[in-house]
Amino acid sequence: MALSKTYNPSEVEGKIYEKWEKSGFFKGKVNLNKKPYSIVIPPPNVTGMLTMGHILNNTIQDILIRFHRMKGYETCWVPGTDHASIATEAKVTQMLSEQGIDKFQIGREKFLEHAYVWKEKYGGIIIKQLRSLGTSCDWERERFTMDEKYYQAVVDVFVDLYDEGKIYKGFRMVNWCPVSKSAISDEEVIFQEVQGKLYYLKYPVKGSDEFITVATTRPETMLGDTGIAINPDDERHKHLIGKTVVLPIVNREIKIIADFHVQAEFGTGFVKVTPAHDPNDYEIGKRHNLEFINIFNEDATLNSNVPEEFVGLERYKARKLVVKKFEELGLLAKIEDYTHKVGYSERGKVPIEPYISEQWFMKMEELVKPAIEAVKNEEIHFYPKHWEKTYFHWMENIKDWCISRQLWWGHRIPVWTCKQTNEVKAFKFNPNENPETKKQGTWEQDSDVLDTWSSSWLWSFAVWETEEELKYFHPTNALVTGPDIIFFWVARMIIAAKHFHSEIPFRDVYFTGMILDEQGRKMSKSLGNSPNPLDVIAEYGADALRFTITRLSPLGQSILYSNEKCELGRTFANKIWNAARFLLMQREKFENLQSSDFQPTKLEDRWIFSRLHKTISQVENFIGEFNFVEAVKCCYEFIWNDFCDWYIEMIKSRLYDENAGKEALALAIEVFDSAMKLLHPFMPFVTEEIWQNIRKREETEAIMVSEFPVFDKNFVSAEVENSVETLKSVIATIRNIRGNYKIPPSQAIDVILKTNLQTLRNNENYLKSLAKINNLTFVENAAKNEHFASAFAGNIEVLVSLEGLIDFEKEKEKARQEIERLEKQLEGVKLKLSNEKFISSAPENIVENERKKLLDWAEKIAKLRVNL
RNA sequence: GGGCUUUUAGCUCAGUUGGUUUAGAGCACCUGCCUUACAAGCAGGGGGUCAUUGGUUCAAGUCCAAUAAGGCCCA
Repeated sequence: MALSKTYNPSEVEGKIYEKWEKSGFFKGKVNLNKKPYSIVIPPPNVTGMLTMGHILNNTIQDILIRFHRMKGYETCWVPGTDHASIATEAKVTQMLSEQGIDKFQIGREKFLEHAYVWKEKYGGIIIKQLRSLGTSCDWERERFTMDEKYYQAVVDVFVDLYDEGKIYKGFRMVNWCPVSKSAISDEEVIFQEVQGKLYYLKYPVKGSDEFITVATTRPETMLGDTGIAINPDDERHKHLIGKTVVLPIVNREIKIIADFHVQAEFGTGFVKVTPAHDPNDYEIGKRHNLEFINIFNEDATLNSNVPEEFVGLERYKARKLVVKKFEELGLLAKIEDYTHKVGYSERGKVPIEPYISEQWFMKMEELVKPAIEAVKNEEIHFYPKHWEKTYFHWMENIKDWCISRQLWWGHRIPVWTCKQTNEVKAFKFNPNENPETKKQGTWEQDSDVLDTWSSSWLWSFAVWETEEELKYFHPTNALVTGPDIIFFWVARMIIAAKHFHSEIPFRDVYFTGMILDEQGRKMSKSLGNSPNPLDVIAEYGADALRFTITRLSPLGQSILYSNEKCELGRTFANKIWNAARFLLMQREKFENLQSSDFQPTKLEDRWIFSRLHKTISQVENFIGEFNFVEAVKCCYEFIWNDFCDWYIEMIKSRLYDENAGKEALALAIEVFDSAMKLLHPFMPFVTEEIWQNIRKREETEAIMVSEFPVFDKNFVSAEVENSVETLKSVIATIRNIRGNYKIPPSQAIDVILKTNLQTLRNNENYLKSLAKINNLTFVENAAKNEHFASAFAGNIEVLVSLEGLIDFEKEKEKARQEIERLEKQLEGVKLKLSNEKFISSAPENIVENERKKLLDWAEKIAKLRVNL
């Protein structure tokens, strides 16, 4: 079969993926004869599109899954999406409003109908996109957090926790997103630095002509002020404690109180207290029994608790008006530029509003304990390990979790109130459809839905089909995700699995780095610096992208990515392709080629087998350590440097001989076959395509379900590797001289080697072919004359006859410089060896090595002197 | 303010428990090659006071301390 000169991934990838999927290779099922290896995908938002982050994340998962599948594990990788309550609701709401439909007018039921239609139509695109990356998920298991079964699991868990007393409802200050008009959790608030202003407002003290000045970034909240606080130790203002000020514009009298929370040194020393709209002020307000005046509506416009002219204003318009009023009243002391952090709603992209409302909370204090323990006692390992500290810090300072959202898309809170009896109860079923509960009356369900994360925290165990499967595949083996969701998801999954199953959800957690653009900036839509992975795959191929991203992502560090870097992977795929092409072209010359007929006995064969088995062991170890960069580097170096650059070149002369050729080619194919398997988890497509062609295969065979190469230490030989290293270094030295004197590769040269090394004498055929030597002579001693260029490979002097090309003085000068350099180094070694403490405390082999240096260098200096 | 993390070649990064002649790789750069698998290639080459300072040690890119600069997270 004729292969094209360059590798064309688009011709190969789709066809191969289809074959894999048809063959059922992705399926995982309970098989008690095999050890299980399972991964659950971090479910992307059902609304989401594939990003480079997903590429990184899923490439690593696929490497783990493919590797373990080839190692003989029963693998199962469960894909799926989460319903992304806020994001999806926002999208559907927007879509409806574009059609002129108002969500509140059509009501909950109708809205959900639209939402489901939308989800069926546009949702889960990302899951389809993932296939083009070559991911070997068990697609038949695709899960969605609102699947009927999963929904029920979420409800069941809620009811159990509710009955345990771990869930309660209460009025609290929460982070309010005025866009989604819902509470969000602390973790969904993103703090961003903004260039704001610090406004200094003057409030008149009642019964005096004194003013106090407060500094605030949010002047509009003064409409809800109910107190002024100072530090009780603040000598300057102590006399004012207990007095009142008259709140301008509003004309409300508010008290000056003392609270330790206030820092006397900061600002003016006075702090305005708005208990209903600031978390700190909320605490102060509670401590001092201040009035809580809510001045905002759900959309952060001002409500009727403020003076007439402000009612209905949007918060930033209100700010302007407040400032204007203060200015008119002569109460605006000054405005300063001020850089500070503002909490933004992760979904709504607007500043959140601290807002008091009735919400559902989960008591976390007890729940986290087993989860902390699981990481402390190393049941669960984090890679990199340092994330444990972040985990512990969050877990040990955990606050109750606000789990209710004022939305419709999601799991509706299963707490019901009986209209007749006012009884409040959580049900795992609809009490209006149950004969027992129906008797009591009509039940009305709570209108809120649950936080998305309080459904996806069950992911590790709620995705399995049967109890048997759960038992077999759970705990899962590895979780691969970004550290940005360590609290949202990783920690909570550990809590959930521990609490509901007394089991860890996974054994290893691999935190990927973040993908940044080439300038180290986060990828974002607004910057337009986030490439579409599908375009990258179309241009470079999925293998190239996978290879590149793996090669660029050291554990836990961010990756500076650009599409051009995929050339790294593309050239590698092409290199492999051409090596395969070469082997296939050679194979046409031989009939009935059977690799099993041959064992490696010749030096280069023994060498490549030694290198292969070393590589097998390294790749396996590195994958075991989650060190994918090193694993993929080993494959790359073995294939490119050892196999292509040296081995193929070494066997070329044999390949042209009908008898010797068969052996060489059979062994080369054998090695290449194994190399393809080694690389398969990283670059699945090109390796499959080559593997299918390099030997005769049965219809049912595929590299992805073949056995991973087995390390055999009997093939590893240091002696063989050293011999080849010596050969390589002599060849490199000769090539170096060629380079220096610009001798074209086509021109044969005469070479004298001053050595009696048997290895070199035995293998002079390689020297001759790889360095293009005409006459090769071995001598032990011979002074070089002015027609020779000289260089050293280690301590072996290489003389190349270059009559008429040599500048003898220049050669001499080079030798003198080399002698000088060596003598300097020799000094250092001598000093070391004359140091008593070094001799006595350094390990034997290190001292030995220094002695060897001494001898080697002295010898080399002597040889160089001869040439002067 | 607290925590984590990074600083090695022009760029992006390796460099295990301190010890192997001259600290490695890819990209970029320079030179020579269309050598029959591969120009997405081959061969060769230049380029680094390992952020700074101090300490421990026979020995420090590696360990410790401080400093500086960048990044991330939390408050």
